[in-house]
Amino acid sequence: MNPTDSGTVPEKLLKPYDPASEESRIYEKWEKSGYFTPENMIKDGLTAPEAEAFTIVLPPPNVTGHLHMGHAMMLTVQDIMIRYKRMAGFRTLWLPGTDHAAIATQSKVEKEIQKSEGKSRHDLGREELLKRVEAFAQASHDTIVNQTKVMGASCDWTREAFTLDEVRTKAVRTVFKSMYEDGLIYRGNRIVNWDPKGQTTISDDEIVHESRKATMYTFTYSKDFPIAISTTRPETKVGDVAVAVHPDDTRYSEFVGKEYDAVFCGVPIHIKVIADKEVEKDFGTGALGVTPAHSMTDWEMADRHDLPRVQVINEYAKMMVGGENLMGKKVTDAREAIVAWLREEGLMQKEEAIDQNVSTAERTGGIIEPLPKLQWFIDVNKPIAERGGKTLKELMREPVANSDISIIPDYFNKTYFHWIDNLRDWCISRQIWYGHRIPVWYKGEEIYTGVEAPEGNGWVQDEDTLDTWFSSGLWSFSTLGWPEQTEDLKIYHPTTVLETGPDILFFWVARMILMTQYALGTVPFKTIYLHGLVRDGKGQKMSKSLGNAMDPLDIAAKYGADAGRMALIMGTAPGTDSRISEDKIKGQKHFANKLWNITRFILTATADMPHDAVLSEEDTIIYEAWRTELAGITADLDSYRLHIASDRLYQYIWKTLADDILESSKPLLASDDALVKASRQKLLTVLLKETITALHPFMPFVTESLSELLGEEKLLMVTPWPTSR
RNA sequence: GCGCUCUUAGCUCAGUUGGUAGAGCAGCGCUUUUACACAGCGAAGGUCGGGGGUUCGAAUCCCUCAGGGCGCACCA
Repeated sequence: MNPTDSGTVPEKLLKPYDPASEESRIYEKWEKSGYFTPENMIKDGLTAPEAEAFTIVLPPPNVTGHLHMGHAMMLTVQDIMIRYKRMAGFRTLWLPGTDHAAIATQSKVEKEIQKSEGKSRHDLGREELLKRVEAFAQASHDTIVNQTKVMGASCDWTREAFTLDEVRTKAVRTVFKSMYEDGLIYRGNRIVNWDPKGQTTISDDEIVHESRKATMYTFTYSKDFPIAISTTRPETKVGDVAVAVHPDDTRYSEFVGKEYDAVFCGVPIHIKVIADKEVEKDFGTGALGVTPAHSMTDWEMADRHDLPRVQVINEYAKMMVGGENLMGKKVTDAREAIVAWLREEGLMQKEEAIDQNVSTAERTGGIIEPLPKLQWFIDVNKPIAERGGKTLKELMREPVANSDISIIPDYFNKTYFHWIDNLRDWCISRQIWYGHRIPVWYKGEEIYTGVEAPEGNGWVQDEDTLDTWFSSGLWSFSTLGWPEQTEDLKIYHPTTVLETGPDILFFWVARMILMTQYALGTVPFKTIYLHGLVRDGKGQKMSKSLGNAMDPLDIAAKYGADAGRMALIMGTAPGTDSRISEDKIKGQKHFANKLWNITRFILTATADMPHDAVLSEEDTIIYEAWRTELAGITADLDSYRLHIASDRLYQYIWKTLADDILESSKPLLASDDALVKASRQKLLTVLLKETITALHPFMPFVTESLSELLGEEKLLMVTPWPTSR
């Protein structure tokens, strides 16, 4: 036997595997089949009509550019789950879409316009800016969809959704109206996180704490004032209304309740000494200057002690009180002016360098200025009658606590609870233009909220837009057509798995639980699978600025999407960060080639296999060993241990099948005993077929190509999973 | 400060419920009349971060120490 010149082997197989020439053709074939749509599977008898649903709604990538390796990880994990379940007979839906990502997208476009045209959003105006942002979003969307297809993702494109399209807008407005009527959404003048750079409020979760060097100043307001206070922000002290000490602090107890007038750097202030248990005796002087308008803690303290709230800093982080030395100055300049004044007056007692955490805005990097503003909030502590008197906080906590939702890996439960327990009301209004406009209209004293604009003249819609996570929070059900009671909603909701990164556990996952529990009274999904961060070969975070970012498109072009997928998934446990290097991907390209050569060998060796070939006793043992391994792999897949399942397949195919079975087959195939030879031919044929079938969810392209070369007419993608026969 | 997590072969990491350790890559030796050099065969390499405990038995469970990573946080 000389396999290389056998006429039975397709030309293509005689050369090394070339993913570039196969992958796009294969994807088109899948897409054309229509089988990404579960209803088509049922129509053609490939899925039973009564089959259990398996649903994943794709975490919608932001339309801010293109996909990176983190997205590639997400797509790989989900596609493996989806392809496996589709083959295993489930009514499998993977619903794709994109996110308008309000603030991220707008600030990106604003930056580009500023750079290329030197214009701000206010120069362009709301309408023109929105036009530009929408054009950018469309282009991004197209790039993203293309990249997703290159990765092999078997999404049902007929159901594609966008967080800002018509159906989703209706869902957003419906939920808003309902929450407003339930008193869960309220408009209030409260202290918020103001980003002076982005000129908008942001939520607590959009704050990033940065460690900086700062100076802690210790001083008194005036010569007559009896208590010294410490602060890193002397400029806010012109807005002080009280000094708070701990109730048990005997050093100051004689002053509690007394009130003082002072002129602080030219600004008259009135200070009341109060006792509050939030004050730490051991910090600084043990006395805290209370600035209700510019500190979250102090705002709450003002609630407790009925203190006035004097705003002294405006939206541009500039002073709004004082004489020439302060009025209109930036806060940093005002700080210097006040420090100078304190020294001059001999009021300064101590200046020491400290490390301090500064709150900055995640998107713009602006230093957060806490300000009192009239904004929209979601009340997380108000009992909801229709939900058994439970609060949103409770509705978010319960399903995870009682395992209606399980998180993989499960130690994230603790992180989740920790976040919920510290949760405050969610500020949902933003002063940006791109996004869902708040569905509230005003006319004089009248206020209207609804899905459609009110009838009649004189109504003016709220200028603000909603936090982008408000619409993302509805994603599990808005994508299925809610608020209409659609068939899709009945069949596919609650969805089965939510697969995403732990970085958006609070931003998004928790909000989805909140919104779904509120609007539908169910969980949005049963399992949360969290993947880790994809780092480069040296363990650094991939980023454009570091120049170490990999483009999934480049990887696919160079090594094949299959190789990229396997490299991402093999050995990467859920929740843990992974490192990916070109070497690792190259290794998987070699694996694809290995499959190619295994197939060449087997095709050639079995060309003259008799139709009535049966497995000998010895070969049955080998086959049963594979079936045992396959059962283990199937169990791993069912428990979402994809990293183990892929590793086992890799090992079985390369070590057991190629190195052991193929090698030991060579003498048997040359045997004079026709039964021995036929048995071995049968064994090889069956093992090849079943291993590439089992590998298909992981490496869909090369396995589908090989299936073609084996003469299969049916798509491997819709071939039943080998254990289900 | 509170919480979570990690520390396993030179490097990167697996290791489902406790049963005395595995892979990939790198490296070493050999192999080029071979399905595949994008390969094969072989050898080598770890007291599973330190210490203590529970157990017949611990990489795995508990305590503690050391060092990384992450999350949360109103230390003014």
